[in-house]
Amino acid sequence: MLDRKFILQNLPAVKQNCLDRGVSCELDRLVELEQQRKAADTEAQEFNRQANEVAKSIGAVKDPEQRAAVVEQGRSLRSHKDAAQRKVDELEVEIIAIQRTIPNMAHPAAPRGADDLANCEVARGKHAPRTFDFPVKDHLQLGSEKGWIDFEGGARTTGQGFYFLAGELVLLDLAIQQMAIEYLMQRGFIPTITPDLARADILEGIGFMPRGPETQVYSVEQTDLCLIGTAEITLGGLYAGQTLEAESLPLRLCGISHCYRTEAGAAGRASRGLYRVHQFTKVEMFVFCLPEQSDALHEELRDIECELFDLLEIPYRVVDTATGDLGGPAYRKYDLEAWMPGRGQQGEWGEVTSTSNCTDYQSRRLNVRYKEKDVKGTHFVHTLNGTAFALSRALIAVLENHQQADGSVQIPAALQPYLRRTKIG
RNA sequence: GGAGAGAUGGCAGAGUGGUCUAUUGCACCGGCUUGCUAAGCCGGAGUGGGGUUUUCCUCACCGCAGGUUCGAAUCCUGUUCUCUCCGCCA
Repeated sequence: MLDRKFILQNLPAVKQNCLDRGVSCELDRLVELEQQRKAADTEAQEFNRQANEVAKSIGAVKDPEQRAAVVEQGRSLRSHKDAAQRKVDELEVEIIAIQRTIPNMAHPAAPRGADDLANCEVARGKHAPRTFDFPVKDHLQLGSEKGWIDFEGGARTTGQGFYFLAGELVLLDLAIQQMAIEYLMQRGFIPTITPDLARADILEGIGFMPRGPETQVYSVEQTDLCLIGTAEITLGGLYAGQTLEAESLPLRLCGISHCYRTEAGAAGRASRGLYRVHQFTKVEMFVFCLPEQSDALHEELRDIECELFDLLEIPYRVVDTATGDLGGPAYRKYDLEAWMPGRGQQGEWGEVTSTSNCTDYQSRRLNVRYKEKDVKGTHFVHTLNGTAFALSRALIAVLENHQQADGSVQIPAALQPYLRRTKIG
């Protein structure tokens, strides 16, 4: 959510940003409603001030008749105030509804464009795509041959899009998680395991829309809880309503959680096997920081993602996401796309991580502030998030890139200490 | 899951419907006084919104959310967290 004053003072820039992002917002309506709200608010405040004055004076009035008259006056002022306040509240609801639809401003260097076609490749990983001297299998073939991935079993217990991981692939999954956590701890991240559910208002604060027909979010009946689609939600919500000390920033957290996505409207999209599933495990990074730190930290998160995939010896490219593809909260976003030899006809790039600088967009909604010692006032922190590993897609990349002619999979050196094997299968 | 007790400013801690502003102490900041130190005296100090424009004014905030009342830290309802006890469980 953008600051309301900022919107009013920078209306042309905000409008242009909506155009860049392909979002239509009722900005003129917001301006008009805000004017009305301010007028009603001033009125309500004035009635309230008078009513307070009268109420304070009543204690001193001893004569019963006079007292009754003053009480009546107070009652009347209070009801005028209530009427004006109701108007304020109604307008406020309408304004907030519009305000929440306005996307974050975009980084000046973010590519302008309507969709992912405008995304801009900015870097490549250390490792180039392999040339295979045998027929390449995709992860599903490898997985079903070795009994590692069972979608039929997942469908029987749970439904389409769910799966069991089995056998040595479980060890690979856990090894990747451990490697990531160990690496992140050395980089100053506090490791956590977060709840897999969160309240709907936290999801909304992070920028998800938990209700509605298009929602990507599973809700739990008869509660206000939702299954999280990423630990960004729980990590970002961790300090909702809190004021952090400036010296404690930047605060780097990482968290393991399960992630649940309905993938509404995704049916039919190219998404074989583990690529698009309803549940997966993720190691997520999240940072709370001072405004002047967020650009540099965004580069840091991107570097970490690159290094982690370099450690897995997987080819990837880094993409600077175009304005039309940023979503609501991001100011700038980088995606890593790993080479997946089994995807499409002769291999394709597939998104494996994403890191966003959300500036103060989430912290304003969640009310996460910071305070500097000996300085009056508080400000909103900046928040950033980034994927260390989405295990489902990381597994695709490892299996397909490191497969051998016999269907076994070579384990990259960096994972071997955690897996205690040089290959699986 | 059940019963009880509690939550007040950076900290401690008073405040059971109105008396000028949430008492007081510690810590903090400024000033004054004192031959050092210690102490003393005076004053200031939180967060958020609105107005005014450099000086203030005003409103809201006593875990959170509602309610009663002309008026709520105080009364009522719900809720969260903490502590004690009981039950259950991994």
